[in-house]
Amino acid sequence: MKLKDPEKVELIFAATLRLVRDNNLTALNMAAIGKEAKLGMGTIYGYFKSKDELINSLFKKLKGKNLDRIYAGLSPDAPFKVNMKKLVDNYIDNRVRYFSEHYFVEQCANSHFLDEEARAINQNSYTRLFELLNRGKNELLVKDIDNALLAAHMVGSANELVNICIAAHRPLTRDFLDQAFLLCWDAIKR
Amino acid sequence: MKLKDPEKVELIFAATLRLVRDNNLTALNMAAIGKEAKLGMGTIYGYFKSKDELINSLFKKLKGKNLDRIYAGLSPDAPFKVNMKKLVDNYIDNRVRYFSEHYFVEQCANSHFLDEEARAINQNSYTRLFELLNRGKNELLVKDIDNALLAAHMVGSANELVNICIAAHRPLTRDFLDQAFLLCWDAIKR
DNA sequence: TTCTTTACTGAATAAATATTCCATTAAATT
DNA sequence: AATTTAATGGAATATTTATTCAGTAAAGAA
Repeated sequence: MKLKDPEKVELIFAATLRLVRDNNLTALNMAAIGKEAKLGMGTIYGYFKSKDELINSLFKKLKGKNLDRIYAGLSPDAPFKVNMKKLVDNYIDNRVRYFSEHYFVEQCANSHFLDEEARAINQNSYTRLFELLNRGKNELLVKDIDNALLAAHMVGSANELVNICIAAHRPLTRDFLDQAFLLCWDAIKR
Repeated sequence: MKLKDPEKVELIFAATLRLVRDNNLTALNMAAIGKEAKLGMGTIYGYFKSKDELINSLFKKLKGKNLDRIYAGLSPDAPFKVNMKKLVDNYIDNRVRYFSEHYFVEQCANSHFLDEEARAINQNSYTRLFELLNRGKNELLVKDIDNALLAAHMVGSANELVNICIAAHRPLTRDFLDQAFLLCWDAIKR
């Protein structure tokens, strides 16, 4: 007998990401996914039981993958500021490099598609950043301001910086990353 | 004869804003708007020729209104930092006070609904901020970094701060506004 | 008050889109 | 090579949602 092809899921995911990048989540439909992935619509339903499940499944996969990448290379032994620079670099670089993934995640977060579990995952994404900020406060390097505020400032700023970068087809230079970090660091430093 | 009631448009707009605030733009439909506004579906088509026109029309109205409010009370005679504080205060206060309006605008910007004109309006919203930042640079108060980067940092940060504020049902205190401005000012100041 | 005109309603229709179904195809097993 | 089993494609169907339309109600004019 023929076995389900594990690569097809990736094909479907990749097609979905391209479609959302080019036409927004609001315009996504199953016929388009089938066409883009060069698969029959029925095939998609062999891998996902509904459009909602497909979207949630991709969302959860991306959310985990992206979080891992963002915190890669941080070390408790390195000085706080070095870790912070690494984090901001990772964050911006990842967001540009995997733009369509982040764009999809963002669109999902603002949609009615996500289930309870996906929403919970989305909430927890700040946990590791809060831990890092606490260390900065212990070392008297970071302003004594609520972590939620500090994190919002960093993340909001970085996201918008990347959006501009993408919209203007501006390549991601070392200079850009350094300037972005300068803004971020001056903001949060005590 | 009976005359078209100009208040109905406002009724429809208000219903749309409530629905999008509670259920996202992705779930918005004409039947729901009719029900929420206590109007027949056909009535809505007396005021707008399609769902798309309704959305674009509301988007354009809000975009102009919100921009005016944000720059209200700024004066070329006041010191740069005072204007900047006023701007950030206005921006955050407005975003919290008229959250459903901003939320709608944001969801539209990430949808396939907007027409050419609406997209153009959305682009120009940074113009006045750029002028203000140029003044800050002339007075050697602001870092010599591309306006687009500075603006992205300010706006992105402020938006995310407000989102947190709303999500946590945190009231908008003077303290919060001062801390938000402190982060913002330290970031951009030379 | 009656007539005329236009707005209003919401059920009926059209259009878009999700999901199912089955004939066909392809891989594994014998 | 024949048989079996499951995956595949895409037309057919179901569902959802936008739009229209015919009957009704309301406001102004005569």
